[in-house]
Amino acid sequence: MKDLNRDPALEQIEHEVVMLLRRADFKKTLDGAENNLFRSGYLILNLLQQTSPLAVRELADHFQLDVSTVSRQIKALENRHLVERRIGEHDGRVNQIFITDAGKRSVVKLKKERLMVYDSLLAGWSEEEKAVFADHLARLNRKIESRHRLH
Amino acid sequence: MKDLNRDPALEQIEHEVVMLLRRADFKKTLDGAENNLFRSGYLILNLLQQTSPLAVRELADHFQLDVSTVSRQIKALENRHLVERRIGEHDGRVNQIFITDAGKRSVVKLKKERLMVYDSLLAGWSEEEKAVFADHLARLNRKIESRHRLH
DNA sequence: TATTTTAGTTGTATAATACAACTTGTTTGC
DNA sequence: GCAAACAAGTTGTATTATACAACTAAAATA
Repeated sequence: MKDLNRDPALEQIEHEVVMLLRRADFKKTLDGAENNLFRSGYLILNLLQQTSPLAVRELADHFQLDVSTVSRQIKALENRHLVERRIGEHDGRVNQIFITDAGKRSVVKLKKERLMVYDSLLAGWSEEEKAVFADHLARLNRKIESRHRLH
Repeated sequence: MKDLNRDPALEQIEHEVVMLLRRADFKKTLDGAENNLFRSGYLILNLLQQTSPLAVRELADHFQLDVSTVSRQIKALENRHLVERRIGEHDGRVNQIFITDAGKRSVVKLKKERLMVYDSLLAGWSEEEKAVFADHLARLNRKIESRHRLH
């Protein structure tokens, strides 16, 4: 086996990723100042804006989350009238989740805010650099997702 | 103002970062399978391994966390005998936090495990790509940190 | 039809975090 | 030199995100 302690880039990636992850809990910095939608809700609405309706199960599969987690997140969005649910016509167990107009407006607004934050965080980066970074992040995420899929 | 919706790289970065952040709560994938040390404890021990002792306040400043947060994290590490605290000699308010030998062994072991995870996640990446990615992550993190510093 | 499978909810637990209230020391200012 | 102000930490409380287990209800299957 290769000596992992002799790969400074790898070490730095490990360190920087864990530091970045820590920011996840740090709402004010990365989630936008005045938003009233959190990470989970944002991601769900974002997906529902593209494809709606989706069942709770489908959302959970898409994000590789436990159904119970998504169930609660949907409940929170529903309480705020950002999504609606209807019982599946052909299957009474299924809850079809629809994004509401208010939900669409919310997600558009929040996305705009978030893009402004990122634009300012990445001020000074060339388009080339941003494209490369986006690609690297995507590669890492897809790999993490594929690992997760194998339990 | 530039039209942010016309910058696909920026949009992708925004999306991939939020997706990656979500993994933060997903311990099994990124924190290593059999570890018994979580993100917060790992980062603290890692720092203490380099410079020890540090006061609770100093740790909080370093990580830009609330002192109460660090106080609890230290308590957890102390319960597991990975750190020790001594009252400051010149200032009875200060708690000097020392990493123990067990703490050092733990962090070395966990770091090795984590590097193996990252090595496998980044299998197929060239050294050049890893170096560029590390640099990009570091730039983003430093920028996030500097924003945070301005409250 | 009886059994099994599937969709979703609810109970419980954990990790990480912030803010506010509090205690205990240390400085400072008169 | 003492009272007031300040600083370091801890503890109480709340929030977000999550998983796993136990449960209910509906559908599929045998």
